[in-house]
Amino acid sequence: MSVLDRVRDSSTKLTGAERKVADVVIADPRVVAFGTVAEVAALAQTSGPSVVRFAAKLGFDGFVGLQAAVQSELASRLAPAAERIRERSSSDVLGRAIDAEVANVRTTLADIDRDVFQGAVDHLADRHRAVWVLAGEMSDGVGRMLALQLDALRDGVRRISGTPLAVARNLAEIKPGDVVVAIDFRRYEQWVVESVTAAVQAGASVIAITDRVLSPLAEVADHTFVVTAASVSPFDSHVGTMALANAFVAGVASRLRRTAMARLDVIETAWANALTPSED
Amino acid sequence: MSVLDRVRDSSTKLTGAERKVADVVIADPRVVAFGTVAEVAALAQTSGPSVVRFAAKLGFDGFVGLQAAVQSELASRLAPAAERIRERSSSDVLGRAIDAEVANVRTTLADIDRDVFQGAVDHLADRHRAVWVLAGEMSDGVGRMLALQLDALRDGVRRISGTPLAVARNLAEIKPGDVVVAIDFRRYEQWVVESVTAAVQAGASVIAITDRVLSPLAEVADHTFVVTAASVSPFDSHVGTMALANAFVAGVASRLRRTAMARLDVIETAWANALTPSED
DNA sequence: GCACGACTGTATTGAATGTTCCAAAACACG
DNA sequence: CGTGTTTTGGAACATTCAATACAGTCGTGC
Repeated sequence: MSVLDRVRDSSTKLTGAERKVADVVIADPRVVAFGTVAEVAALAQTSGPSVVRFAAKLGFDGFVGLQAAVQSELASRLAPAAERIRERSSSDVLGRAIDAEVANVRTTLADIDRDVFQGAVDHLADRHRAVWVLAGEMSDGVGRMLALQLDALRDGVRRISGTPLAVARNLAEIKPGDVVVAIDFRRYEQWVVESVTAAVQAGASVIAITDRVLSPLAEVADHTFVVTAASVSPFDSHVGTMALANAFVAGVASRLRRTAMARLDVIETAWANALTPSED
Repeated sequence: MSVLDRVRDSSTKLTGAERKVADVVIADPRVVAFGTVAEVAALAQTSGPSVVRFAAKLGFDGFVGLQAAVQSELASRLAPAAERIRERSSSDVLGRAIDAEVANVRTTLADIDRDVFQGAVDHLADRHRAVWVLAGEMSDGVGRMLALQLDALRDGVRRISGTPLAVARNLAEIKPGDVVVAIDFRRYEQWVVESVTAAVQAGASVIAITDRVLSPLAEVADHTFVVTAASVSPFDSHVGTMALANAFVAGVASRLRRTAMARLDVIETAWANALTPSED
């Protein structure tokens, strides 16, 4: 039974001063976990005895009892990821997946340099530059989603894929100043690296999304983003990649707020009218 | 300057007993934050004074100084999500993205009933059932990735997409007992819902991945998974969906360990030999 | 082999802090 | 307006716990 539950149960029986204590405890449990009776009382603008009476009314053995309960609730949230993974039985796929994927999102986004991110968003939001999205087979899904969403926000977004001939045809259209978003992992597919090199020679600037700083993509890229892809399955996780792609879209959307919203409205109404099978 | 940094700096000057304390402090800071000198000493299998001397050697004003430092480090990690979001400036896209996407992964995977998950994995790992993956336009990327990875683990995985004619042709092939994984969000595309209904009538069992329990997909599905898709951008986030898809793949992989690994090896060597452009 | 120094733990002390008691204030009701 | 009840906070009290003094032990160098 959580502290919050106990507060809810006893909420009708609480007096004015006790209620003020409850508010403080709920608003920021850290004060109870780390602080003293006096500190809680000060924050609640009441006195020590009221804090103790509050704890007793919830059924705890004084303030120390309440404090222990709050501490153990917070402690579980603080368990280091590594330890939690060890605690999980090897059959608990879901539990280990939570830890792994949360870590993927965290480290992928937290390790990003704000300036590099801003630079990439600036390029993607620049309507004078065409955007080309280029993804290896394994990351193709994320590439499609990124292209789809960017395309909804601005003109001139294209995805490069298909037969070598189709790829070559697309590459020929790249103009100086264009932006190429290249996504590729682990096994760097030849054609991705070759295409990016060709794009650079055509004067494009490259945003590389990859899994290692030393990837061949990173060498030619203007902006490099390293994704953490730890996984419980035999394949790389693209949860971090997806989170990064979303962040790009969010950045571009906020940059192009006015025009993008108008575009989205148009698309929205089109959706509402015709709900037909999508073309591939 | 973090506690960890101080430990590293002073690590050469630490005595045996102090080092044992350091190990405990680093392995689980919660003991210091919530506990007492005696508790830390017990865990480190040493005595109180050694703990106090350790704190002093790091430059803190006794154990209370160390404790305060550890507490404030943990406190920042514990800041309630709502508060952290408020703390972020509205321009800090990355910061808000971390909070939002981590929450998406957490709630999506944590809210899953273990039995329902096991049931779905059992179906997906059953080689007597063909698997059909069916995704709306917005979630198409995740659908492709799921199909691609499942296909690497087992036979009989197909993706349904394309023109109404192609979809109809695929639907005709569905046999009783087959599994249909349907992904769709918010705007339920007519053709997805219709296709799923048709599949059910053909005797297929359905795994629905959607954003609300009340979705039309959920009504006909045998296993329903609700994804949290909060986003900083104007579009739904599919980070949670992707995490869920990964979890499925991981579940199937561990279920088919023996045969799946052999398949993967074959694919692996094929990759190494021929790195040619992928077909769309 | 002995003396010195560094290290470590036990016992003690004193400060910080939770708890309880009680008187005053606020409130409700006749 | 007055009386009984509830609520509240100040102050005394009890307890926990960090800090320190000190003695024992181990290792080291002469």
